[in-house]
Amino acid sequence: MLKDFYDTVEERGFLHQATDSIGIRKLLSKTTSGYIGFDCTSDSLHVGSLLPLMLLRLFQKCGHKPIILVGGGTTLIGDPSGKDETRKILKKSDIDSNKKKLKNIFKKFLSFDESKENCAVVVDNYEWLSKLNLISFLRDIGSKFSINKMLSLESIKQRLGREQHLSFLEFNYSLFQAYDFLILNQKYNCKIQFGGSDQWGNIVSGIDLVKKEKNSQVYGLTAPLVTTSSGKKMGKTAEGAVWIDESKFSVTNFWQYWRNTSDEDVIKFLKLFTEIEMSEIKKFKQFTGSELNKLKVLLANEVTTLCHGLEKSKRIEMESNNIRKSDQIDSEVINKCENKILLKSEKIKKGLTIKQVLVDLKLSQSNGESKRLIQQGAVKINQTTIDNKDALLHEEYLIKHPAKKECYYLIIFVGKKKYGVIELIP
RNA sequence: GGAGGGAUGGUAGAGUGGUCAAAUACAUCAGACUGUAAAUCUGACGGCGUAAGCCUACGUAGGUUCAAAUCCUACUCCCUCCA
Repeated sequence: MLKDFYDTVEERGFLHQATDSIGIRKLLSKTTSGYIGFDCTSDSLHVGSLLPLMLLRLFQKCGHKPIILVGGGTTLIGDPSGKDETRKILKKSDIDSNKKKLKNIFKKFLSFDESKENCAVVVDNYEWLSKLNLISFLRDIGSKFSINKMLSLESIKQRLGREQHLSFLEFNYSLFQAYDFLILNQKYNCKIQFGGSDQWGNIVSGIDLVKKEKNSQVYGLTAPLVTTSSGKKMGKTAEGAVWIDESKFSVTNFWQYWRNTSDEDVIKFLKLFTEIEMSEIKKFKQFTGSELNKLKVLLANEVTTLCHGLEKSKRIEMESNNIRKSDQIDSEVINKCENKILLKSEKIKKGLTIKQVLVDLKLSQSNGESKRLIQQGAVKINQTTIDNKDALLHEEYLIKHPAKKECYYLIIFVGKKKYGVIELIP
């Protein structure tokens, strides 16, 4: 029943480094358990964290038991890996509330059904890290670590090499992460740790520690740091991170984010972020030119469905087709458009400028920006381009709603991708 | 603890008394071309205002001056070297 996890990982592009591929294959031939750590510096995850989640999901689907370690304890310290600057240290109360919210996201990706043997578990390293006693920790664990070796860790080396500040606190991070692995190994018989490629050093430290302490062999596997073809980290837009949490990043924009994937990335992303069979994906390689758009829609649909559900995904796909192509907009689109304001007709009669409406619909940040957009010909109402920056919103723009009687609306566009709906209330 | 260096717009980084809403680059946004891609070209890129103009902004707080990102004082934070 167990599908081969390792092969799939390799084939789909999740593999960056593994400590011992033969050993891991052997380990995975039976049900086992593995973990990934997430810090809780934020109350949501962004698209960058999607990769480890997909990896764990796959792990569970292959019959293994996934453990999510939230870094309630380590977040109090801050991991220096992959960062140039010291991380902010958070308050305990913030960490706790973040932790709760994160759990809700994990539920979308993993099964927590306790009747099954391989149900996912979430553990918090605060549980054991907070109880540590410095002297005994240093004696038991600290003695197993070599400063010489730690100094050669890439994460540390970089910071030192660039003559950047590295506090003793942060320096200890890898000890804690190693200790986590040890504890998880003891408590859950956890045998393998996953992580991003920047976690390699920490993972290896953990493996060493488990070996020294318990004389048992555990493994590590890292996933590549996914960048877009333009070389940026996944999941960042100019406005900030692409969050999975709906309240921080609208589903429409989420869908659009994937829809706008560049040509070179589509196949890669389909492999990593969807569960479309590899046999299918292989066929996609023949797609060229504008055909690739079909794949981008597929990608957007799949990822959005996974993160936000089928219903929303479908709705947004329809919305985007509909709005782009026809004058006759489907009533569903108008009803469910996320970016909509309701207006009374008196308000329009009083004279409402279009630039103000753009701000109200969050299509623009300020009046000044609205003016610029209009001057550059970016603003359209229904099908008409607005060319006067001081133009008022006329009643003539209103279109009769196709389904609802006595209901009028208009759609206002900024550029090709952003839009909002105004609906008249009688 | 001592000595020195630094903090400028989303980032990097010029500017060292008025011509500075602050060069330049990158990022961003829009337009053209296209396929809601990439590349390229064009334009915009603090807020308010139809505009003239006004307001807010160069770490924080004061001061000097007709005038301060620029000079002075104190403070905060960061970095380097020495201990």
